[in-house]
Amino acid sequence: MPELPEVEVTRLSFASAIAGATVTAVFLGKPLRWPLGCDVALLNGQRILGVQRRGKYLLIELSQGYLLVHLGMSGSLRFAPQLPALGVHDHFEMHTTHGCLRLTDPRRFGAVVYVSSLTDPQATKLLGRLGMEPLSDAFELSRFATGLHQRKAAIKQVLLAGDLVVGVGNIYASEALFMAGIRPTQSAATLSKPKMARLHAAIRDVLARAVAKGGSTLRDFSSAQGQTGYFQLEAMVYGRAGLPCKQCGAVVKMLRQGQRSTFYCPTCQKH
DNA sequence: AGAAAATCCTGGTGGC
DNA sequence: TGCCACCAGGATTTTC
Repeated sequence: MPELPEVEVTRLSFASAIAGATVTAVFLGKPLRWPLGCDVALLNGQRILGVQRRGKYLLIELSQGYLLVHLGMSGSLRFAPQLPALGVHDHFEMHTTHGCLRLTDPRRFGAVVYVSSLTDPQATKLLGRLGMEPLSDAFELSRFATGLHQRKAAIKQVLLAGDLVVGVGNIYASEALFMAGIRPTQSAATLSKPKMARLHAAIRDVLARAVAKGGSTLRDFSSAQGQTGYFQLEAMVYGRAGLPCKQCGAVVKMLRQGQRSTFYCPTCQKH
């Protein structure tokens, strides 16, 4: 399940290598979440200017427009001069003068969408409601606190919603709340000032560390069949229900919030 | 109106 | 061995 760190590690793995390349051919496999939104002929001959990231979207900047790439929950990208023959789960491939970019996505929750600009309706629809970038300077404690104050839902679900701060998926939400010592069920609006500050720092910290860990495996990214180093960062609570808390030894608990599993330590995380 | 909750899509995994 | 419930991210739909 690629969350922000995995998407960023993926971006770092090919952004500089693909920059400046020219698209020579595009192959489409089975339908993804959304249609490409343009004829592949429109992409041929375009120059790739760079690759940015917004939330969990990769923005491949072309001479005319952008390709928005989302990895969904099972997608991964590979970029190499040569790739093996297409497999059953390869649903997008773009040949360029610098190499071949391929999206492999068994569950096809991912997408590659062409938009003519970042202000066109389709781009606005996908990117318009995204919250602050947690690793950027724009993620200020004051803005985070203001947003939390107007949300009555459980803090875990506010983090997951992505309209206040992006990129915190199910796993890192549990981890960040553990780091900050906050019970996932507490209403966001009722968090004390110190808790908000701890959570703000914890989100930055856990995501930045995950990017750094993923980055440590970047060297063998292409030979590692697209592994992103996702499991490099050991979880403190996620997936550890019934096991002792690594910090205090109490039994880690699991609960359901909005059809999603949440993990927490009842001793370390208080209301 | 706006926030919150439910639903849907897909295929790999694990339990039985 | 095969069946089937379960899980996941996020847009969309429904409910409150």
